[in-house]
Amino acid sequence: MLKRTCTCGELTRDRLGDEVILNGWVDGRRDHGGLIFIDLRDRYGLTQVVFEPGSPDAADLADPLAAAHSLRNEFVVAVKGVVNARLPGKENPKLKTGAIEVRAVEFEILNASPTPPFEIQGAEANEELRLKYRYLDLRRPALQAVFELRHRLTQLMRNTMSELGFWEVETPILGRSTPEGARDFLVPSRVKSGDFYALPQSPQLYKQVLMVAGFDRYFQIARCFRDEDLRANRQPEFTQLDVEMSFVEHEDVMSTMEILVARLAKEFAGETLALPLPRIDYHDSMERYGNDRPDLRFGMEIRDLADVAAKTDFKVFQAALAEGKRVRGLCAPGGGTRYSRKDLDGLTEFIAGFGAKGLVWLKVEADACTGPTAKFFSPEVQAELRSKFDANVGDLILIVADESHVTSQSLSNLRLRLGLELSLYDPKAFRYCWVVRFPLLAWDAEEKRFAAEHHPFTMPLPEDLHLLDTAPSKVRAQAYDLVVNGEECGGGTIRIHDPAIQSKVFALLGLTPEQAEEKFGFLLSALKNGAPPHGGIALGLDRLVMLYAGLTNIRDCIAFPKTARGADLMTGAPNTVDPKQLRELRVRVVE
RNA sequence: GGGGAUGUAGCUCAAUUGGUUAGAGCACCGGCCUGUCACGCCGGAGGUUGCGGGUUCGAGCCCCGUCAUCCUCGCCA
Repeated sequence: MLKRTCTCGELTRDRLGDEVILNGWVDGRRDHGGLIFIDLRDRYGLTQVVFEPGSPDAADLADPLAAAHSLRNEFVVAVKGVVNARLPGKENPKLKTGAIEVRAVEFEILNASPTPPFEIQGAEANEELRLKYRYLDLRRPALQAVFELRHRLTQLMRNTMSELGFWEVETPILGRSTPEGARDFLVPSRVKSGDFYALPQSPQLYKQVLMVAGFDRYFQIARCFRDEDLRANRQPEFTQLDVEMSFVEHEDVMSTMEILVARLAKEFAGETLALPLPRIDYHDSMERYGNDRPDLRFGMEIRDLADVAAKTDFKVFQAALAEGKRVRGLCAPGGGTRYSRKDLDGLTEFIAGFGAKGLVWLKVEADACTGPTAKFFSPEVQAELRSKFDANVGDLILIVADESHVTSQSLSNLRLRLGLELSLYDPKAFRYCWVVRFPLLAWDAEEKRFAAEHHPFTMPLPEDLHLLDTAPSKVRAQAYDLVVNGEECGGGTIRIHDPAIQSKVFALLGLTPEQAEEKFGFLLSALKNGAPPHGGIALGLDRLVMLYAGLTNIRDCIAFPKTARGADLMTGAPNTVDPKQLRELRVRVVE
């Protein structure tokens, strides 16, 4: 074959007169009858090739037009030719190689291709088709740019961690199923039939063992598996930068990771971060933003309105307060003029999806607030409400009265929707923060016991240790989440290395010492054998790529992603297997 | 498991209240064209309206079921 001497993205006027060979895909053909242009594409760019009979360069090509005429989009070809300057005024400023063209001397079709099911050059294509023909989809320059970014981001992580003294260590993919957390993907053992491996939800326990082993600083670009339902930002297998450090407290982990985050911000957002990044208490985040992953690109914070509500004649508010529920709201700048009655009905319906039974709205107008319930608010109460939000004429005050978690859920989602609809932020901006001091435990009403908010080895805050015995639900953890633009991009904790504290936590989780031993025996044993104080974090690599690439969907930054039902449309996985395979594994499919 | 949206030509979409032979742009095929780069011009081919049933004189449109994709609640230590 004619092997390439250069790529389709590199030729400029510096190479005029050179004979070169290009390899690539036909990106387009412009057939003028007596003169044919072919755009040749590879990962590096696009180069125009000209087939012109009678040109002195084409002397060796018997019938250049017939040759070029037979080419179709996505054919793989090799072209030998001479680098020529384009005719004056015919340069294409949109291309890196737009000043030159290659006059074909010789060419070879390396592979033909049928008409693609969608246009590689076009922007639009049904995602189902794109996933089925992923090799064509991934040929598109926009997708290739994402994967170049992903590569650079991964390299920056590796290099930074290495530079900071971390060792990259691989941990098993076939591991042990452990309770708590997400549903495991299970792999049947053939040798020990009836038993199963589990794919790691994260390398959590292994990395703690590495700390006991004295590795001191560990990282891994780790694949993790969780058998839970998918979302726009969630895949059943995903990649984390997994990190663990010895002899540290939570501030050490955060400040170390901030070095990396600052480099990411510099490289991929062109921004110099002010360190340390803001820390927000979990409790504050829930109060002000209604969730534990605040989007700090805009304000419009949620306010508690219990005191104002108490002064209204509105029975819904009075009843809610009497029942110990909460009244909270937010003020959308310009929302009063922007939203019609019908839009507001839409917002009410929107929050109904989060369990809210109603939405009280008040448009702030020059002399008074208006709305169906405005009559319950005296002028004094209206004034108090306006001042609480620093509301201006044209704003929209939205209030929800309900159980605390319902007000949080509905208002946080309302806030995000309004922020987008009212263009309250620059979609290209990045805002980072740490959410800290999470509760250690969450009450599981169904199971009537506490469940670990993060995982069962999370260390309480020192000042809350005494509450383990008296008020476990009030104990806060040495846990921290990295949040970027309202997206949870990482989370970690300091681990318990004191057996006494660990026993107490297990007891709160409803685990007897025997059960704990059975489920986590290897880790407990390791922790007893000279475990250093340690802690770590994992960053969601896919999500970071998604954010920096400006994507709203995690599938677009994973080479071979799965659909919402966990299917790989290209390979057809998951699929049925040969009964012989099942027999070997002693696995039977139950109808 | 629940809720919502979508499914019409290879692709992206249209098709009035249920009413003639289901259209357009792009792509594709053929012809013409020596400076295009979203080439242009002329012509052509291309449809199980996701699938199955039903209502109706008549269904792309209405009803029931089903499948797939997307968003979402639950779930995701």
